[in-house]
Amino acid sequence: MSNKNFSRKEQILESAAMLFKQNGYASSSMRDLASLLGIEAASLYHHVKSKEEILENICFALADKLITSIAEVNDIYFNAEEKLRSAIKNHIEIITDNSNFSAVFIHEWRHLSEPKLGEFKTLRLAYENEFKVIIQEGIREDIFDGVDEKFATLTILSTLNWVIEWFNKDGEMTPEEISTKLSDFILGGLRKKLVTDLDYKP
Amino acid sequence: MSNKNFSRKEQILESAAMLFKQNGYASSSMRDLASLLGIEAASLYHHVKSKEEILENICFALADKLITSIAEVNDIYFNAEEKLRSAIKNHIEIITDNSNFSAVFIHEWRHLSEPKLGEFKTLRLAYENEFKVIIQEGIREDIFDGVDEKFATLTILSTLNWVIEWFNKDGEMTPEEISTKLSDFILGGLRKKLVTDLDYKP
DNA sequence: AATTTTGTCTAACATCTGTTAGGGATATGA
DNA sequence: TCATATCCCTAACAGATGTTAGACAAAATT
Repeated sequence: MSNKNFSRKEQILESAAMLFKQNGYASSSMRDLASLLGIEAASLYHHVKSKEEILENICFALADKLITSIAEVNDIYFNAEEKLRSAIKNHIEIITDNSNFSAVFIHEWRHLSEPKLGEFKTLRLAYENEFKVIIQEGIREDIFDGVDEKFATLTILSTLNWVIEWFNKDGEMTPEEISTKLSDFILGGLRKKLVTDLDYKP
Repeated sequence: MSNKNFSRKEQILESAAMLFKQNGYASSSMRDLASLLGIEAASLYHHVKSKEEILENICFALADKLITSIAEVNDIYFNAEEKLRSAIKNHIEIITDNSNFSAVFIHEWRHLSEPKLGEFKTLRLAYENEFKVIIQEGIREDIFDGVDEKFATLTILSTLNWVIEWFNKDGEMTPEEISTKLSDFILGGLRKKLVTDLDYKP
């Protein structure tokens, strides 16, 4: 596979992600995608094996990025709060940096069929687990409340993933600002805190 | 429209919601829906005008329930924290009680076409606004942190809506328990609190 | 008993779907 | 210069899609 071919495939994946984000996977036809690229539908099959292969490539590309990123966070030693803040920051960075891919990763994965569907779920579970480990560590270090770990993990991730619903590269907030706000919210909650709070950082 | 007709239509909507939740609106065919009801696809058109009318009915039914519910909360006087807890409780009650309809309401509304799409967005915005008013009240009463109101509102709603992703009527947690956990999490955050916290309730 | 209404059926339509076959042009490498 | 690989094309397929027309039986109403 030559360089040119590879970059053409990347173009296809990027256009597909944009299309799938906007209309959903099932409502996006290969003809729609082709016309977005200025070619005929049949020509797509020179670069991809099937429509589903496109979905697979998008979903797994993002899964890989997220898993690589959180493995790094967990490797470096920080206390749990710092780890959580890093994990949140990385997550937000990745999904805002790849907003089309992420939207597909988050919403369209269920259109995968077996065996890829199973593999995908495994990867996603692995990622969630790395997050859960951080929460558990925080509880062990006694800096997090003894909340239901699984519940907390999934609540946090759903909050993070919601960002792609409204994020706009030209919008008011930078990914960095979003991460900080979300971290503060997740750690501190809505209720007003006294300055005597344990570890309270404004 | 007779009683029997009406109840048949309700059956159709309920089956459709189940189907749309499982496969998505675009991937669910009228023939799929019909066979779920034990009839032929053409027979559906005696009860509904089109496939999209089904989607409309589902989306707007849930929008109405939510809006009615939060209007009641805002009418009765409570302090902001109580109001927020009530709003959260009602929201969770409604979406767990109508889990198929809610899933469609949350995920499939974008397949509506104009003008219904616009009307739907208006209703949803109205609901979000009622939530925002509660947050603003809490800030005015100085019991909530002076967070970005819009940001906080949408973060909270995304957290609540995520519940339909995993909620199961026969599962471990009751809607009541879910509401409490979520309220605590949203208000108090993850970080451990000292008992000297303002208004801290365990 | 006669008539209308209701709910379903079969048959068919036009259009859209993912995908394949095979051909032709351009660029690459020997 | 010749052979090969790359990229796109047209044409077509088989099946699925939402929807309509019209017929028929059962039920409700008169």
